[in-house]
Amino acid sequence: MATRSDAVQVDVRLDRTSPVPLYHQLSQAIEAAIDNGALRPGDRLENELSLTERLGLARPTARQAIQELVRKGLLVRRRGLGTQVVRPAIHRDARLTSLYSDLASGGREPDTRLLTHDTTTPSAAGIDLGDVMAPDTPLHLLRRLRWADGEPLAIMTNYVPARFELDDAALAGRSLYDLLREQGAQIAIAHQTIGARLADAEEAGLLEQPRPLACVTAELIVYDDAGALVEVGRHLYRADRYTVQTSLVV
Amino acid sequence: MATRSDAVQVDVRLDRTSPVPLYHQLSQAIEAAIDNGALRPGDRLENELSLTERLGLARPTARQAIQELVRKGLLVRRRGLGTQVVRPAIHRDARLTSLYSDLASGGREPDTRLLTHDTTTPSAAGIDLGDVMAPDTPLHLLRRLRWADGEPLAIMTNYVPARFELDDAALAGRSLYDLLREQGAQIAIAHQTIGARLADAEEAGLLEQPRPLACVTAELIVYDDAGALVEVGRHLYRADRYTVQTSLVV
DNA sequence: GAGTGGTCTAGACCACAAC
DNA sequence: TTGTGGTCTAGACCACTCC
Repeated sequence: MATRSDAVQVDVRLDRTSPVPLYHQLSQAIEAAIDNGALRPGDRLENELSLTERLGLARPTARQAIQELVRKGLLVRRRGLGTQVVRPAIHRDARLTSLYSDLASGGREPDTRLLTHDTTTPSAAGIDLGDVMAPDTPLHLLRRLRWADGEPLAIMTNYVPARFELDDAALAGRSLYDLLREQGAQIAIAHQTIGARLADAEEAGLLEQPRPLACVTAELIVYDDAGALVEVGRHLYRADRYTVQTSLVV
Repeated sequence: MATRSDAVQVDVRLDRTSPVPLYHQLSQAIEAAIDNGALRPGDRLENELSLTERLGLARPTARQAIQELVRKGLLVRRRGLGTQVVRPAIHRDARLTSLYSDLASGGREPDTRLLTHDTTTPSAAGIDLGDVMAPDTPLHLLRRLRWADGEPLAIMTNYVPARFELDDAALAGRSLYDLLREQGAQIAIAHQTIGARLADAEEAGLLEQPRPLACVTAELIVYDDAGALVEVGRHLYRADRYTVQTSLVV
């Protein structure tokens, strides 16, 4: 009966008056237990039925919490076996800027210098946006240099449809995404392609690095919730300061 | 009543005798509709209630199908507004090898040549595996060269715990993951860090490319379902043949 | 046979957006 | 007010793994 003896019960306190969904409160509690060592790699999590009885939840709610952590790569489930912790804890490396930084940290960018601001078109810029935008649609072409910790970190090239108004003065003080949001862009989804290439002489100069210099490239295509293009970004990062982390569940 | 007039009904045929879950049959049908142009970017999807009535499904089942496509970056949902298509279709670029290739295509690797096979330890190899493995645990050290389409594509360095038996003859003919699976490794999850660096002279020679050469680096840490280490891979890819794609929902 | 996760149903109430 | 997605309940039956 009940759970097999080696399963670990997580200390969970749910607040049903909170606006935070119950499944998210639960997944955060489990994640915290993994973080602080109460649950260690290889440990078995209490099974769903026991968990739901103990916490007074319906099973789909508990499943949703666990599923969130499976997708994040912290847990693994096997039918007939149970749910286990696979990852020790999240390594937060100060050197690393995550995928998110370009969008999520938009609120207060460390320091961004506007290099140039011109007008172009997708065909002139060599961008193929087939279904989303005609090749002769006018675009802003921005080149910016991002600094962090007193060092140049990345050269960011942004293409933004001309229906947005981008004022150089505003660009200096505010993040690009703030400006776009203000003008009604409901940013919904970004597709990113990560690769590598050598920096040319000008780029290495801007990044204040000797050549030859290997850089991480990221091409970002950002759409709003109507599927309209908000931005194409082509960014060049110093490889010693930027990596991308992903998890893959088999 | 019913749906707002501009919503698109997808042609779906569900097979309740199939072992494929209903939610997955539905999500595949919607994805196919996006692929073949029946649903275009900006189109609104039929709402959940209408969809569930029409198909005779419960709402959570339809939600699960739609959620799958939201995570894949094809759809966006907004409360009070509806569900919309954001992405034209998935660009399948032959040049691109996805994140998955290292694990999923393990069945039939195009061609992999074993360069060296030695023994080392985490501390000697400069790998820190803190909780998962003591620094003096013996490891296989493999260096392999992967070919595709008659060209060298990647240099793969693998560290595998000595508890696995890796026979050079078997390694030549079989994929590494096949061998590990055969010996009981239930591969569960991989964490990957993508970056870039310059290839050294030997590496450029193996890849048959002139220097300086910028390469994509991928460090893979693979765990089994008990949280035990199965493999650490440090791979160096030709940047002109390898990129990584991810999506980011805001 | 017992324990476990995987799928599915049939509802309920709420929060947000548009009219 | 109406349509929409977001959350949650309380069950059901099935498939897989281990004993």
